[in-house]
Amino acid sequence: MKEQLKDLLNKCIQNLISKGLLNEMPAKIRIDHTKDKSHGDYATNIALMLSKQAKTSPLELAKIIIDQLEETSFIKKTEIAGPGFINFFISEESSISIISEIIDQGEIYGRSEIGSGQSVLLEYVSANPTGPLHVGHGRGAAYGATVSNLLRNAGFKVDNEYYVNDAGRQMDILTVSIFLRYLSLCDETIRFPDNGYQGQYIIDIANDIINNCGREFHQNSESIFENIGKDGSDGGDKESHIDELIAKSKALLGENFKSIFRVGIDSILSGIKNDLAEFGVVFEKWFFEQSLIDNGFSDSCIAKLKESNSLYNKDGALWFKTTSYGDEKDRVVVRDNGNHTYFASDIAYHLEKFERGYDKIINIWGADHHGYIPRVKASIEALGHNPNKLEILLVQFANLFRGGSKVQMSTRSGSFVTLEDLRKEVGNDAARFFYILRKSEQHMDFDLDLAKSKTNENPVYYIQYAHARICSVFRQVSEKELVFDKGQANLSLLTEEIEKNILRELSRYKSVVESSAIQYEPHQLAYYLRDLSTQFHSYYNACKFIMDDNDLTQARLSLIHATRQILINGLSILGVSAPESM
RNA sequence: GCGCCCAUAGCUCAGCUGGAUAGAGCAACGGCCUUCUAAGCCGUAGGUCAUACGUUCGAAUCGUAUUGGGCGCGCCA
Repeated sequence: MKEQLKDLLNKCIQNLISKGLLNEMPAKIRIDHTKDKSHGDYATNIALMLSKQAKTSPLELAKIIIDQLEETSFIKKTEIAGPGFINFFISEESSISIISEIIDQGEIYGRSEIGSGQSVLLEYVSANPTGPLHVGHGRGAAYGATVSNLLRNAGFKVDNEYYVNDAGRQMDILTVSIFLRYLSLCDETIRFPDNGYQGQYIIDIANDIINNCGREFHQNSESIFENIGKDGSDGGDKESHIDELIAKSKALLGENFKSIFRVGIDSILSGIKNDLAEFGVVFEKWFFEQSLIDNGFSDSCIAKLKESNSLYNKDGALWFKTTSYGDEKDRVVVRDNGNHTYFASDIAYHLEKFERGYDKIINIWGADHHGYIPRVKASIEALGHNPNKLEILLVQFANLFRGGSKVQMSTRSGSFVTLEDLRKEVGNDAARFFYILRKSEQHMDFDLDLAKSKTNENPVYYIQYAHARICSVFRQVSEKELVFDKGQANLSLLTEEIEKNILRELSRYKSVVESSAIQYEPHQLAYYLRDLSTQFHSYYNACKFIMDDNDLTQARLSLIHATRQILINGLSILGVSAPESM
């Protein structure tokens, strides 16, 4: 419908151009669904946009445009309003046709080809595999998965990817943490380091090792802590304390250090995978940082940067001149101890992504990483790729609220709320929905009590309830041995005000889903579904659907059947279920 | 100190990339179940869009400044 209007206006403007009244086409003709139905169904600001170049008042120009418009059957009337808007009123037959369109296309309805098959690499979550996912990761997961669904719905070919930081010091700290917990379980007296991973999950992993391998990795407490400096809380330096423990453990364990690491990361990663899968978040690919090192990609990447004269030595370290590409300061890629920085791996990873040939590369990051953007874009440019092909979407943290007060969390002490806890407490549907209900770059207060409540306060249930109610009506239909004759109804019987409102709402779905996708804003769809549900609930309370008048019954059933389809399609994009009864 | 993000009803937030009289939900108040699920509906009240200038036919939306909040500024990841 919108497209038809657009074509019509396009023709009209071309006509005016050829008559010399206008000299050029505006960059974009804007046709919107009206906010207020007294303004018709669609409105355009075209006369306002063009009045300057036409050298007439917007009102005059609007009149000229309307006179010039071709006659069509789908427009009932046009009018000029306000400062020069042109309002279009769609004919009844046309606005009703949306119902059969939806019913015919079913779950396909609303898909579009605006992505025209472009390939997209979407990377998100990518939490370090040092522990279970917490509620902050949950927001990135829900957001990423929904953006992925939206893009696919819009005709993009999307690959979801999780980048696993399985290399570097953090992994050594993880391994030592497990090892020390293991020794504790072997009845050794261990002073657990300040910088170790404190969580219970570490002890669980250590326990698994005991169960599977017994005391195979056992070492005396004395041999571990021999010649190790004091820990931070004992007046020493906690960083060098843990580094010395790492070195000592590696020396004592030899190859077994790797075995413990393997058990640890496998356990944590499979936990993460499980967690995400239960949350409806599925990745096509898990990309391991270590693979970039093993296959030499990381090294060759640094060599390439050297060739492009982007690197220099200072203070024993190797620096990347990111300031040449707009960064605030230069960054180290290889430390004076010879180790690559996290940044070095990331340069390699992004280069690798670009070389895979995607049309679009999207990263979803926690907003606290925003300062990192310029240096990553710098590296892409230095390596000869177009940094604009990479889009970085930022997600703000979520604060949990329970009983009106903020739930305190701290990663270091291990007292964080895990994603799994949250899912168990409020359910996957509510969690998915609440996470995307807010604009991603907006700080979010996640109200646990609200998400859990099974009342009208909770928008998830509100929408699901609308769907369940429609299903219930159709159960009544079959119990009464009536037949719903899809597509045979006389839809012109839908004359109630509320029915027209629902038709208007249904006709918006396509553009909402498209705009939601293009702008990476799932909340638009969530709000739409709530609005549609509101309309339906009003309808439910105002009108009977099953009546003696079979013709009217059929017409109304058609309308709510289409409504149900839209609820299903929309909820499925959001990753929320549409239960048939509640 | 520098950079990025944010400020809209008592609370939590939308506001469709500059459009028509700024909207929801919750909380408050008043109504609606012998009727397809009351996890629902109908109504009332609630605002100087942080503040001040500016850009133009037109600003919550764009620009500048100020105030107030979040985050970032490691040879950490």
